[in-house]
Amino acid sequence: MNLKELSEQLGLSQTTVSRALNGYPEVSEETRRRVEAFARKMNYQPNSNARRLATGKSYTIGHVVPLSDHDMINPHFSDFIAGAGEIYNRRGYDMLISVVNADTEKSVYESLSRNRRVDGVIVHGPRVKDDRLTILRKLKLPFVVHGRTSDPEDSFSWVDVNNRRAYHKAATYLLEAGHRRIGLINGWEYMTFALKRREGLETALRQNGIEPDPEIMVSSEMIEPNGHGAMKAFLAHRDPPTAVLCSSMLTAMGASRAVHESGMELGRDISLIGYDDCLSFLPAAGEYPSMTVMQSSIRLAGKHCADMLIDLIDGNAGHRNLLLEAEFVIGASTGPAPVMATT
Amino acid sequence: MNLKELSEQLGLSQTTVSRALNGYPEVSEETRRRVEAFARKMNYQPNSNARRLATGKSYTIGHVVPLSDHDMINPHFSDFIAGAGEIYNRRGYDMLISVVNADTEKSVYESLSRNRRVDGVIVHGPRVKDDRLTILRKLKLPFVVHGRTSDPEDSFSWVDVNNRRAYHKAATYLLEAGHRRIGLINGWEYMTFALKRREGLETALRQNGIEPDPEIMVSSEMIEPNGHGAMKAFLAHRDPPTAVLCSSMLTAMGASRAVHESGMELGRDISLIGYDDCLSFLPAAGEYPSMTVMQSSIRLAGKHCADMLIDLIDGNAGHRNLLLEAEFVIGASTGPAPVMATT
DNA sequence: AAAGCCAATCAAAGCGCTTTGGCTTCGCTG
DNA sequence: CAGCGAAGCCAAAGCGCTTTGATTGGCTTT
Repeated sequence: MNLKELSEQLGLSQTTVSRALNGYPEVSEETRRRVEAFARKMNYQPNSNARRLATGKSYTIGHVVPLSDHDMINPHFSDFIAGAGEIYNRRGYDMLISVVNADTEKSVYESLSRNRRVDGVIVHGPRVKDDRLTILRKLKLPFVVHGRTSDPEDSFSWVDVNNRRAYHKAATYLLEAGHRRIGLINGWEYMTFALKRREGLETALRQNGIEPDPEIMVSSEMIEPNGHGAMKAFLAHRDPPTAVLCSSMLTAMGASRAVHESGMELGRDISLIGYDDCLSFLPAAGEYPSMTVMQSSIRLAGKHCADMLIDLIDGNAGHRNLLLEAEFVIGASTGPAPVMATT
Repeated sequence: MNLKELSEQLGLSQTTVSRALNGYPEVSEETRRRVEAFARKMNYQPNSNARRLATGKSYTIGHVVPLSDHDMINPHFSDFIAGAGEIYNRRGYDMLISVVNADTEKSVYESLSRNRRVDGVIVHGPRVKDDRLTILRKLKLPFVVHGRTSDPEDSFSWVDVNNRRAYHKAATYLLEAGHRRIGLINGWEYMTFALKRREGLETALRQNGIEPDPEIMVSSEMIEPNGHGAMKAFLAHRDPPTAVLCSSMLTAMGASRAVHESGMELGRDISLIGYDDCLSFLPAAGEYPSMTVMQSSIRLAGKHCADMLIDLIDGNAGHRNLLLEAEFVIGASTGPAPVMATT
């Protein structure tokens, strides 16, 4: 059933039927109702390719996922997608995912844009210095960044967590509990979020007259074994940290495992704070031996990004920014600094 | 730059240019070369919406992800997508992901099909009795199932792991090591894969004259806390299992944690076998205290599904099936059955 | 009553591609 | 040398929608 048939059966022109269905004003209420009822009855749905061709809009949002053959795919990705997808669905958009080789990523944007495959894209995992923004600007393709880059904050749309403040707050909490040596198991610091986290911690340390020690700060892929390895190394340090901040639940779990292996107990012998992205498959707070965490839902961030991008596309808004605050949830993995023989 | 301009500049008709670019034979080799060179130089790419409209093909594969608001999104999903996406990319297809409310899933297939949004779909997480197949058949929409249903095996295309054999094999290995009580921490058993896993275990038990005990078999969401809870319950049983099969790494990690908490040691006091889907963010074998696992890459399965579906769409093949064997990797989490006072 | 307007509708022209059917050449056969 | 088939090219007709630019009739305005 296409528009032509539909309009013939209704005894109307295609124009009128199209307008009736798309909510244009120059159609009488009565006709509109009649058309809508009949369309529903006939189960009519416009052919989206035809519509796309005619309007030049694609009603599709692109997500470009750079991924080399044996790369790891970010475990956060699916939760983000889940959140964004829900909004797309609600607002009549489709989600197009391009898995591309890292080195062809940029040309993919060009191609998506030239082809009018997508009306806009979400930029994932922004680097401090990220030339994707340059490309997208040149292409005039609307985009929203999940995170930030070093570009001026008001020069593009983004949704981000206040990572700096979160880590500042967590560190301050530890400092107030008497900790003087605070380690960091971070993600890759060429990613903006990781850099800001370190800055947050360092600022808090300096405000308390402590010079950050790079020997108890590591930056790597945020997976369990890395958390385990990093914590193990920290514990073997001549002057080990009494508290450690992690950048994910996975590394926190690894770190926690290392602590247990060494016979120590979390919250008593050493304090650990994780970062909970509220990933759906990761232990919910309360289930897993309750860990002190900074917490913010990545799925929610996905929703925000999607909404913001669609607003941008519809022209209802210019650049917008959304800075989410992570919640600080105190669990059992933190406690006062152990009393040392020294000092 | 569109076809019209391109052909004008080349001094050829649109027909010829289109044919040249699409590899039709009725174009001289010389012309084809000239056209191709020029198109590349001009950076021409056909407008895909126009092409879709004209051909009725969408060059897009759909993935429908049912997801209610606070549902968990399957952690396997992103790895599967990564694998499939790579193939789509290579073979010139796009990936469309629809996140839908579980209750509207079926109508989404209709809509995707009627709209010609997709040329085919991948069916995720098949149930034993799954009416999605009925719908897709009625819609004549090509599909490949990742897993199987209770429908006759040769009546549709699927890619699956030989779950039954994997669990049979793992159980037999344990039985040969003297274990007589083997527990199971399974996924939801309305999912075919989980059902087959239990069947594999039960068959092995019966072949050794042991009646399966439902009290040491649980079925639930495969996340860490559930593994932990299940194992804790098993250990508290009046006649606890000496070995346990898990259906994922997440539950295995939870189970492992429960074992450690109880002061026991894996491989000595109790044996544990996990199922490693080779998820990119999960501890690689060797890193995590090496666990005995059944192993098969879900990312690879994604690749196979994608290839199979595209073949199906292109009409190069009828129904095809691919039964992958899981590898059995012996690690340190298994050992001979502990010698009991009894027996 | 003529003029003008608004509301409601329509015919037709795109959107940029593919594909059908036809038209030249040209080389070859009988 | 007529006749024919193949090779190579083209014009034009879709694909199913949106949108521009009429067109109509009924009502108000002067």
